[in-house]
Amino acid sequence: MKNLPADAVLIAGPTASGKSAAALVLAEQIGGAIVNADSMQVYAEPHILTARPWDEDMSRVPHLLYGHLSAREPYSVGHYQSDAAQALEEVRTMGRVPIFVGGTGMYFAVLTDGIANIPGVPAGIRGRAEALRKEIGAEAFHGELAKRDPEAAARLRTSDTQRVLRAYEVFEATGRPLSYWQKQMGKPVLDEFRLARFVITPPREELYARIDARFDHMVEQGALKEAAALADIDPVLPAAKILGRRELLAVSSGTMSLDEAKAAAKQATRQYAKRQLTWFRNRMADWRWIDSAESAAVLLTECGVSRVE
RNA sequence: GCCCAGGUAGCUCAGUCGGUAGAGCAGCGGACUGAAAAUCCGCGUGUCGGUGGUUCGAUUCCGCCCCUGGGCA
Repeated sequence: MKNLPADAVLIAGPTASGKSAAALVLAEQIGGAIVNADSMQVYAEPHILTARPWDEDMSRVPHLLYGHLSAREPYSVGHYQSDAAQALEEVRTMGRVPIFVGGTGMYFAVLTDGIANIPGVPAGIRGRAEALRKEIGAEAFHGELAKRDPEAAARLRTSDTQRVLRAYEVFEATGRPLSYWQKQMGKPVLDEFRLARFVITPPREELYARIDARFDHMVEQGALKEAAALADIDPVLPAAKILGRRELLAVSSGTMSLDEAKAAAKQATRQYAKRQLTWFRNRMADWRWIDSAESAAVLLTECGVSRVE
């Protein structure tokens, strides 16, 4: 650990790339603690569907921010920022090396680049904004945003529902345009850290095969039941977007056959992996890219572990 | 064996009153500042089943053949 060339390790990778397993090997060798950087693995109830590590692996090395909150709670990058900062403190206290592992590009951005410091938006505001948008239409709603925050409006397409809504909300809640807030960048969570940064992925074709196989396995493990347990959560919650949940619920309600649901869920997951790779390729171009097949080995050498016990 | 309907992009199909063709989905590329496993943007050359014929020119018309689905025997 003394010769470790970094204060923290970052391991990004698309879903089903095998990054967690590789990270575990590294953590054991360098006395690390694994910190989650995945937006869905923070939830407790879904376990199979999010491919969250099981106790067997979690007990080998400290794991933080995994399943630490309910899927019925709202969560966002902002929460992640403070959670990650706190987790970092804990890892320091343990005297271990923090190893951030995950597939959420924006969470890594918070770690390495920071995020604007924007006051929280009170609960009711989004609902009202959505209602208004529905009532007057996307075009007019975008016009409303333009009146308040011309800069954001110029940058956002009318069709980009989520961002237009967000910009509108922020103005309503704070009285200042989102574009104003976004100029006040906060400090990165890992400011001043010496980082060892990796992107782990197999070749595309293999990745897709892994995704397909893994979903079949999820179903065998009881993913249907897990989806059913999350059937009634508020559709606006992030956890409602867990891949495969909607498809498997359709099986329970009889609107889809299991085969159809599996095919649809696999496809959605492959599309997600593609989006992840687009982010990584363009925002993490200078990270060390490793093929999954040799990920553990390369991780170890890069982190100064010359001999594996 | 006969009759009918089809064979057009990876899939489902549209279309060309003869001047070599276009949608959706898939796929690929890109964006990405508090829902990010989200949200949004861009990209469509394919022996128009095969082969002869008519024609200046055929995927489009005609003949024959092959394949698929349905019907009749």
